[in-house]
Amino acid sequence: MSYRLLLVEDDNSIRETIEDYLRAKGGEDYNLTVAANGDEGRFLIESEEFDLLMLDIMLPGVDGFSLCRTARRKSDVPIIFLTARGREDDILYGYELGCDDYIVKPFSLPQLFAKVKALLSRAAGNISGQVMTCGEISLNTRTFQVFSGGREVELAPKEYEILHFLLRHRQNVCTREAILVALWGYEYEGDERILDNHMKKLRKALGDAGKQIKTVITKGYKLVEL
Amino acid sequence: MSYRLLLVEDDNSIRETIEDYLRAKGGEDYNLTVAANGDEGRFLIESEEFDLLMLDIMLPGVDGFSLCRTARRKSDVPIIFLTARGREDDILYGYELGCDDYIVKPFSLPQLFAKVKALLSRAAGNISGQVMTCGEISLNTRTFQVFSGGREVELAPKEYEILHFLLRHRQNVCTREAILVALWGYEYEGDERILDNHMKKLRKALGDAGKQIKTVITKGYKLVEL
DNA sequence: TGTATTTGGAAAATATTGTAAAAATTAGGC
DNA sequence: GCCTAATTTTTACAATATTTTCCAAATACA
Repeated sequence: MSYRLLLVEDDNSIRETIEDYLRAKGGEDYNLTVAANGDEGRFLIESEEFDLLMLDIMLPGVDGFSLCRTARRKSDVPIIFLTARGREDDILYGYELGCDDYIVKPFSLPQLFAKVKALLSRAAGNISGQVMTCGEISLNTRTFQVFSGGREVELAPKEYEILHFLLRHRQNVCTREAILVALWGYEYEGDERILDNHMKKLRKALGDAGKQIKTVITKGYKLVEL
Repeated sequence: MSYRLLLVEDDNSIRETIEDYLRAKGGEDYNLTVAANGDEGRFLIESEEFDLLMLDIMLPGVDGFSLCRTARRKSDVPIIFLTARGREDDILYGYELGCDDYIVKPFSLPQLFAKVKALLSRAAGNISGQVMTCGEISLNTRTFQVFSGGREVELAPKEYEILHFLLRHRQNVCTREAILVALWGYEYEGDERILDNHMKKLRKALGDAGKQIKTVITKGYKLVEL
């Protein structure tokens, strides 16, 4: 099975150079999908599963930072920014958004490739399989189906995203802040308690298995196997 | 529980700059050990456990590349090279040896710090020591679980924090004042005796293992193994 | 005996959950 | 396209539950 990589880059020559290099060096091990603009990129990120993203920042349409936020809403996929902007602020902002690495153009292809390999091996454990399970709850990231105690349940979009987040961090306590930042975005200003409400609905929708979501007072929530 | 980082760097000023920055920005969350030469570094890598290594390459004694090999022989610990050598070959060689990232001097401290945080969070699943133990009591800072005599116990937030503090200073006497300052803050104005009450509840919650919290009259409390 | 600590209980402060309705978004029909 | 109906998300507030604090009596210690 090969790694599925996504490259979002509007510069044709860079895109093709990377494509050629990966094909030459990586052969069948890497399956590269490319997008030439942000909108295409977002569509792909939302509809498919990748093992690593390489994102240009300045793009026609949606920019790379937004793509990163979109990706982080649904997964922990490794992300490398790939951009001409070498400004300190941009780089730090990228890390704030949860990127893994940052490479400034013009860059060396062998170095990019080395980073990609290092990150894939580091993330090996979390490569998103199709089905995530915890106790009685399971979630299929491809079909967006959720099963609780063997029965399929219908979740509202936000409920699905929250459950997905909890599954990605199962056993760990997720602070309200962490969930809000991941799902609502860094700059969300609204009521903190909004999450509690969604939790209630999620628990209710999950029925008996809702008990697997434990509240850790003053800390947040965590998903356990019971 | 804090992350244990190791920095091997022979340049005094760089070493101190990083130390100061981490202390200022990371506070108690990062526990930095430093070594000024390769031999010291190797001894530490072989004898202790770290959550992340920052290695200079050109060092008196054993060089950074060798340190990386030594570390990889026994673990998957995240490794960042930190060096003046920006040569392509060196960088690629570093990745060959299994490093995670490479930062060329002179570098920006915020960027280094951002990389450290990103890597630690990426490697979170594999981080070894999240558990603090003393006798029959153990505490997991990732899941916020506390076990006493093999059974999980539920602690109120203040109780958890007090136990966490005692574990961080196990075997040492913790004065009332030290605990109050650490957990309530300098400006706390309330009753001094409040701690006694929390101690009572903590001991009760821990059951038999509550006996491990010793009162040192007129001094404070300490956690022992019995 | 005087000082320090422990204990129990109740009030005060916080945090979480439940309910309901307003606002925003989406989907379908015309 | 535009409007309406249905669903989802957000907001606000009331009801519960939990935790923290305070106080005073009881106990232990030097």
